[in-house]
Amino acid sequence: MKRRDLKIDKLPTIRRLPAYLNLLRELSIKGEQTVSSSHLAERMGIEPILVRKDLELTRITGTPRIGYSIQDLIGGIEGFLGLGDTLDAFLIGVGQLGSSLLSNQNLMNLGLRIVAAFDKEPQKSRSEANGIPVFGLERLGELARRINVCLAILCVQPEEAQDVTDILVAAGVKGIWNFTSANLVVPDDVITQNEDLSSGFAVLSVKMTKRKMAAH
Amino acid sequence: MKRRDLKIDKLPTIRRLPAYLNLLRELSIKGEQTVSSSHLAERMGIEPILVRKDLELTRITGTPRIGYSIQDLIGGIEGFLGLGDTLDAFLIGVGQLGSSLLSNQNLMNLGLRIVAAFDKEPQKSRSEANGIPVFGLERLGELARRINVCLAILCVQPEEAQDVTDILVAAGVKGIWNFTSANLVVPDDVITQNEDLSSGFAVLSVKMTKRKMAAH
DNA sequence: TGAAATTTGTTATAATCATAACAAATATTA
DNA sequence: TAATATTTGTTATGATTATAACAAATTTCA
Repeated sequence: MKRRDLKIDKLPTIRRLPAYLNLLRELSIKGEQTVSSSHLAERMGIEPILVRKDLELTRITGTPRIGYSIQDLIGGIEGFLGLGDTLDAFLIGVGQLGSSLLSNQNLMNLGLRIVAAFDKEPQKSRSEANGIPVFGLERLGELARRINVCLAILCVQPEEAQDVTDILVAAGVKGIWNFTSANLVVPDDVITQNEDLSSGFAVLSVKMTKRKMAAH
Repeated sequence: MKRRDLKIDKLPTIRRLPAYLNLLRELSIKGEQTVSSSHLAERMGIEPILVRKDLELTRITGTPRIGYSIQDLIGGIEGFLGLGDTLDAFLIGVGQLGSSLLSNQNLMNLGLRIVAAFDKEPQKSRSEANGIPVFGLERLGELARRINVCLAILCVQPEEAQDVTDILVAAGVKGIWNFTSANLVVPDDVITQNEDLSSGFAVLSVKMTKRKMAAH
């Protein structure tokens, strides 16, 4: 039988939702009450029809000639993304990338709360700045069982990634946000999300060479 | 008239190519000569048919019953991605995220070479570790004109993003890899690639809540 | 040497995503 | 109050991406 792998459609829409949320909060702070799909589209660099389709997913409905209620949209997107209740996470690997995530305001705005970090050399990492404690990697299993987070953020070296993953899975972690280039093997009930900077660079590189060609 | 915006198709394939490359280089180091689509698929967590379709894009052809020559594939992917000749870039904003990019080995492997970095407070950033000089932001325009890089990596605060972009564009930069949450306005002949961690988190969050629902 | 097994590559189909066209709804204005 | 303008939401279409089915090719082994 095929691996039951939880198809989620409208993935491109889901990817755009945080950007909408960001924009809407900005507008809200400015005191705006409503916004039209064409305005959002303009700010996002996409077509108004795509905005309307995206917002449809949140079940928030606008009013003709006026647009959408910004507050409703914010609530709708937050609800859809499952924010509201914050998501507690461990971060493993406090290198430069790890540190940058520890202090990423955007992620906090989306309800991510990193409650503890782990590193092979905890004394080397300077994390007090964010008020998040950094433990030695050897304490990961124990603390994961005790604190019972369901999400882990993986920023270790690719060679260490699978070992750390196994510890996390054994401790009951259900989601792994994987910033390493390793392809993790996990049981069916654990979700992994791979974040890969290389792929973005590849797209940019291809676009630039294609553009150069077009210009002769 | 509609903005001429350089459609590139097979974008999902292009996004996967760096991962193939990574894997193939690994296999090559291990002394392997050939590889089958099913083996690559297994390692990447996708279907063999998708691998064959992806590799088709590189114009490298395999041999039945044997598979693909690993060396050929590596060359083919590198060629397709326009690597081989390294791409020189400026990095602007040497915060934690910026620093982590400065030392990202994966990106170097893809031919990215950051030749200079810029920051509002250059003395604060510790970059000698990577041997890349960090200049004050006020020198950006001058050096961009002199050194003539075509790519810039943007890691500044979102509020500063557009100003820095304008300087870069005026200096002739043709591609901007945007790690800020700002939506940049650029002329038609400049390409931007937005990198957005929030979107990955949104996908993960939705998948996890959906999974939790499914489990009651 | 010939049959079998396995893997590629092609052609066909299905699924997903983006865009278009237009009707319905509602505020604005004469 | 009625006409107008504008914006949403729906239904239809097109484009892109993923998957399936199978024929062609090539090694292996009897």
